[in-house]
Amino acid sequence: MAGERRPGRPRSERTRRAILAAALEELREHGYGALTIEGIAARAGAGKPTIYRWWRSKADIVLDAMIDQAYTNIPLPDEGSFAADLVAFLNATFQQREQRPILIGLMAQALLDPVFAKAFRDRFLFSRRAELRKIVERAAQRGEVAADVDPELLIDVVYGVLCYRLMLDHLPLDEKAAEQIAALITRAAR
Amino acid sequence: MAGERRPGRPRSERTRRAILAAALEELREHGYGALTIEGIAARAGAGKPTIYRWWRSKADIVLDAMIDQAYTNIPLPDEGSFAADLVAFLNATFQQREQRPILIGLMAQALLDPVFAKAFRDRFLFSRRAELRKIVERAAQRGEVAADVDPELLIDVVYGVLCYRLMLDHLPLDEKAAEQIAALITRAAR
Amino acid sequence: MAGERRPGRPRSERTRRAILAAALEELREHGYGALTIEGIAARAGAGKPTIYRWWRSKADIVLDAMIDQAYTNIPLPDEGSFAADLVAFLNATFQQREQRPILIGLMAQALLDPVFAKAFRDRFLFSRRAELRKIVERAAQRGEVAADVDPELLIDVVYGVLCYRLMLDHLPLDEKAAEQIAALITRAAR
Amino acid sequence: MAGERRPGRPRSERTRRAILAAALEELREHGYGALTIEGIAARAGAGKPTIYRWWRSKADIVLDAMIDQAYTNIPLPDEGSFAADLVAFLNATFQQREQRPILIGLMAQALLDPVFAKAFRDRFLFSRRAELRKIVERAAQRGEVAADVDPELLIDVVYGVLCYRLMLDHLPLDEKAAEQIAALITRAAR
DNA sequence: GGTTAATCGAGACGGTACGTCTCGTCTTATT
DNA sequence: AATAAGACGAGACGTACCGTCTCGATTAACC
Repeated sequence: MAGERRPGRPRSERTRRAILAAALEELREHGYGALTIEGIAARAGAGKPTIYRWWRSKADIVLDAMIDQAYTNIPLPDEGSFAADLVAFLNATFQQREQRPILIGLMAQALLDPVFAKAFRDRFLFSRRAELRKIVERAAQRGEVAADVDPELLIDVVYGVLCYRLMLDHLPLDEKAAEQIAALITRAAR
Repeated sequence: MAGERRPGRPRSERTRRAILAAALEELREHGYGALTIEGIAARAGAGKPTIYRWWRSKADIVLDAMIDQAYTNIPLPDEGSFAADLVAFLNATFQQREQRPILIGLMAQALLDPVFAKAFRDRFLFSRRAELRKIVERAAQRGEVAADVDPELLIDVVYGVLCYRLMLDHLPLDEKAAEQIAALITRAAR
Repeated sequence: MAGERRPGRPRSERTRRAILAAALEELREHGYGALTIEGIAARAGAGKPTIYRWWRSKADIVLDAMIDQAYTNIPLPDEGSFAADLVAFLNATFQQREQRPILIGLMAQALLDPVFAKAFRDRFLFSRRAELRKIVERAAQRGEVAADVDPELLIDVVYGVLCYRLMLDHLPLDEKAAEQIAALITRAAR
Repeated sequence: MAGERRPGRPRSERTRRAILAAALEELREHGYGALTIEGIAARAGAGKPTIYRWWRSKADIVLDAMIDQAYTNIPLPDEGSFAADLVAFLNATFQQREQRPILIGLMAQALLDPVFAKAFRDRFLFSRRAELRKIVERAAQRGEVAADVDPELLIDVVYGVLCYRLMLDHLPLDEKAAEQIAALITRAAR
């Protein structure tokens, strides 16, 4: 049964939310690199053991916090063509400005910590890939994707460029970039 | 004149090398996340202030150490076609196994620290991009790259996929991947 | 109420004692000049922050440790005369051999650090002066101290000679010295 | 022979003086506790090895610097009586305000370092004691000192009170103190 | 309505590494 | 041979967080 209750005082939903909110605020103000469990606990008015009881690391907290935000999902209306769908998707993704510092922190953590990398993949990135996969599948039904093209590789290319530019910051991720990337992908899919 | 000598005891080249070597050994044994300046100093038989005199952070040390290694340059013999050149380049890149943990650490650091990101870009990644750019230019001379294709975007795509898979580790970077990526790039370049 | 409890884990009395004991042992073995907070922490099996949480400097630790020792109080039985009382007091003081290196360290620190000097005065030296003051008052009741003699100056003289000889070590602080000093003081008090 | 010349560049008197002056200036500005060899060298425009070649420690430098100053000698005109001589001597001593921080530092060092204590005694304090001894001897010739009074103890008492009050700073060293101390000493000497 | 048990806050604890400071020694070229 | 300059190995400094612990207080379900 899902409704089973354990004895004792139940977990405080109020505290859980305060911790996630505090983490995001600290991140916004000081950046991911300056995040500390102590700082989060202090801002949330929570005890450190409370945090350690429920999360393994600061990355896990931030991941939870990001997933808790509803706006992570991107609507995917059919724009009529693969290229148009891609441009719409990329622009929607690029416009989530406040996610950028969060994402960068989690990417760094995933690089350093394979255990967190798995959680990051399973709980966040794979759902993002699934969105893009829908677009590719829609394009395949329209006949815009050749049979010998691996959809997973197309997805890797899109997110790869995003990831690479987030890290290097040598070229912008703007509307022009969206169109360029979309053009390249559609060309490669033919 | 560039050859002017500053007064005082000159910097010890011996110590410099010992520190870079110690950093790589520590990294190999314990991973980038467990790297400490104290550990490097101890292993190198150097004092901590000596390290701080010459490097700003452990990432700077590792970057210097990696650049010092001669084998970072990849030979680029003309394989006759864009696809063959790309496959050769990618396989040569993938085979540098021992660079992988180093690269992952530096990428994480670049994500967290914009100042280091600039150094990483200027002193390492741009020279890597230049290699790939030569291949693209060769292909353009052969007529394998359409005029309206931005070579920089092609380079971003290649390194983007590499970077993304290094981070996620959801798909391997092996010979099959090299061929798939090369096929996609050549197709997109047409 | 004084008995109120502050929230949080209470201070560990066990650790407090371990630190004070470790400080005295280190001092005994290596001398005050070679005392280090790190050494005390290591010997006590405590963390450095624990020490800094409760003490401002190594001198404060040593002062606490010395005061904690019960044997710092000197019994003052009435020997019948001012001179006899003084001789008894001085001999008792001189015989506390193991206090000497401690005292010397604290005196040095008091010279260098006015803030510590105040603590040293208020928490240790003034109680020592009070003991001697009792002897002087007893002598005054016996009529052995002239009305125009300032008892505080008499006390300063006694401790001054002690302090000066501890520093210079040009003359011993033995039974003969005790008698000489007592004779001089009684003569001066008349 | 005193006129012997050793080969090589002779010691720079200019540098020696610069170092002693720099030590006193640093001491005046930041206090003895904050004195560092590096700071002295930097201010003197000298190299650290030059300092270490000629002095064993910063205390030795300061001792040299203080002795170099001519004004350390106190004139001892005959005031006609032991008490008057003492008052004059004490007031002259008390008025050397700028010597106080120097003296305090050297006293602290002497407490911590027996090797320096010997140098301090032999090169500075014994000459001070000699001055006071002259006054006592003058008083003895006048019949103001009883035969069974040890002049050395009288000297110890005077310097002991000075030393003790310098350390504790619980009572001032002013004209009133000079008279009180002189009165006590003359009384004790009778 | 009292008991029980898990949670909460607070904060002290043993640790580790940080980045800095100063030490006393060394290695240069210069004087 | 002595100097200035300054790099070096060494090691303690005082601080920041870590992740764990011990408290008393709180909060619900259960008896």
